[in-house]
Amino acid sequence: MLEGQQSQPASASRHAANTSLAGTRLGASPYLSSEERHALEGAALAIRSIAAGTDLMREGERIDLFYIVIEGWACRFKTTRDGSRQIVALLMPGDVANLDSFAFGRLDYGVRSLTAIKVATIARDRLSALSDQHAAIAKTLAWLAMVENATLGQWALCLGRQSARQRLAHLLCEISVRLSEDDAGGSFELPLTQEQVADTLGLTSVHVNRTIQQLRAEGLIEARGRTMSIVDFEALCRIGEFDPAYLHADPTS
Amino acid sequence: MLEGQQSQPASASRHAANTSLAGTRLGASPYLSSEERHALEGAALAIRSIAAGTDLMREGERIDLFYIVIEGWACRFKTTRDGSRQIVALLMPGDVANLDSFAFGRLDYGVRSLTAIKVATIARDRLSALSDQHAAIAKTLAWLAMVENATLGQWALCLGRQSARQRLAHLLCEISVRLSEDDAGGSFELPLTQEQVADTLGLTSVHVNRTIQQLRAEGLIEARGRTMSIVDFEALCRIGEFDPAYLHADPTS
DNA sequence: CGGGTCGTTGACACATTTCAAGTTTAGTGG
DNA sequence: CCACTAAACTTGAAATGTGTCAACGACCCG
Repeated sequence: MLEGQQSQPASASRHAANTSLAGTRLGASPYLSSEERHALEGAALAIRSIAAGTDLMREGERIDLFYIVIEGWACRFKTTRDGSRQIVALLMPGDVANLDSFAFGRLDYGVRSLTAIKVATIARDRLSALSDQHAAIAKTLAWLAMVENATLGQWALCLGRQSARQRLAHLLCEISVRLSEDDAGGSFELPLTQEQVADTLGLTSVHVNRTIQQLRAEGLIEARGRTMSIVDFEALCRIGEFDPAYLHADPTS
Repeated sequence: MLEGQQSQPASASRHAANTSLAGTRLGASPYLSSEERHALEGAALAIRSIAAGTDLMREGERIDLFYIVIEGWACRFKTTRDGSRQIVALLMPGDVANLDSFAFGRLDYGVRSLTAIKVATIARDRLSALSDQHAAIAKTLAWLAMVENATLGQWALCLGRQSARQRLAHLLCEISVRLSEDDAGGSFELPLTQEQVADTLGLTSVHVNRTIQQLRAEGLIEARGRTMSIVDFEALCRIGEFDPAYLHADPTS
């Protein structure tokens, strides 16, 4: 299981592999010339491995590095005074954990690894400088922020106006699509506990459990251990009113 | 009442006043030199007046203008198949209605005026070209997107994890602060119907009504007609767990 | 004066939460 | 490899916040 792995010592070489941003959203920007892509690569620092369940950043903290998830899952979350948690973003390979550190000094969310992860980092001032020199890099950051916005807007619709069943169906569809750009609907490792799913959907873990079982009973999904199989992707989409357009996965839309 | 006003003929001069972006978020960017600010001003087209309750843009539409609210209120919203609506942003003077038209061809939300409004517009390709020439303009767009993101994240927390009472308190605090940067807590015109408040908070208009009355009975607010008075701002903040930091109203944070 | 939108109220239904107990699973150390 | 432990999942019963339905009143505008 992914959770079991321990973090490797945070040694690693001073210079990251040239290709560390290859599979990344940053690297996938439609705005970048190869020169600019290269400049970004050059700014990336050593890749670090981090154990599951580690707090990478805490709400209110000042952060001077961008973290880019290379492997594994993490999440952004916010908490209320009474301690309940709302996950506001699932960070999967390619995602930037704290994009808005570009604009803000303090984080208004925490970031935690959900599995063991590997992250690349870029110094804040380094990226800031690069975005001054290359408009395309600044445009890329704007684009990334807007993609996040679109996703968050969709989540707001789910949270505000959909039933538990719909939200769960929607989340499973989203994850499935984000994991496998082309052929959604297969089976995949879902490294979220039911409580974390609940924190994503604004529900209780108890209710998530019941809702999962409902979908399971209807033959729409199969869940054994950490493995989630989507049996009837079409039906799930219909239930969750899922339309992948909002993910803006295709940089050329 | 604001709603009553009819839209002036969409005449207006070809060239907007030089200062059309002055009170605007775009104009308030911390990144812009006066030259760049000037370039943006030059790109702004005539200011148009639009009646209350007008759909400016529809979900899925392609838009080649940015709309910037100069006066009045509008909202971004998404709808579910069964017709229920979730407002995902309240657009007040200074806000850009469709920022992500910068990155995406199709809108995944609609925009509707809530009162009679005045908007400035900027051609999409014009802004795109400007952001190619001036990294600071691209940075400004990134910054704007990140501010929207922060707000939406806070809304997600409210929608997912707070009670009706908390959400309402939070919304009133947010509006109060956004309207009067410095001295929040006075009284202001709230041009939202209870149904629109409900669509913002992910509730029913009936329940919003009851919740308002509850706050009213506790002496925290007074609401007569369209006028909303916040009697005990401190208490409202405490109830709604409102901390204005997430609004990032101060460009220098 | 009349019609429509918006606000208000009551009774009731129901989705989701809460609380509390099991059971299973996964990870740890002997 | 097994025993032990903690975390995760499961289940039931009861409480409750919010939704639904339906009616009525107030106000505004034409």
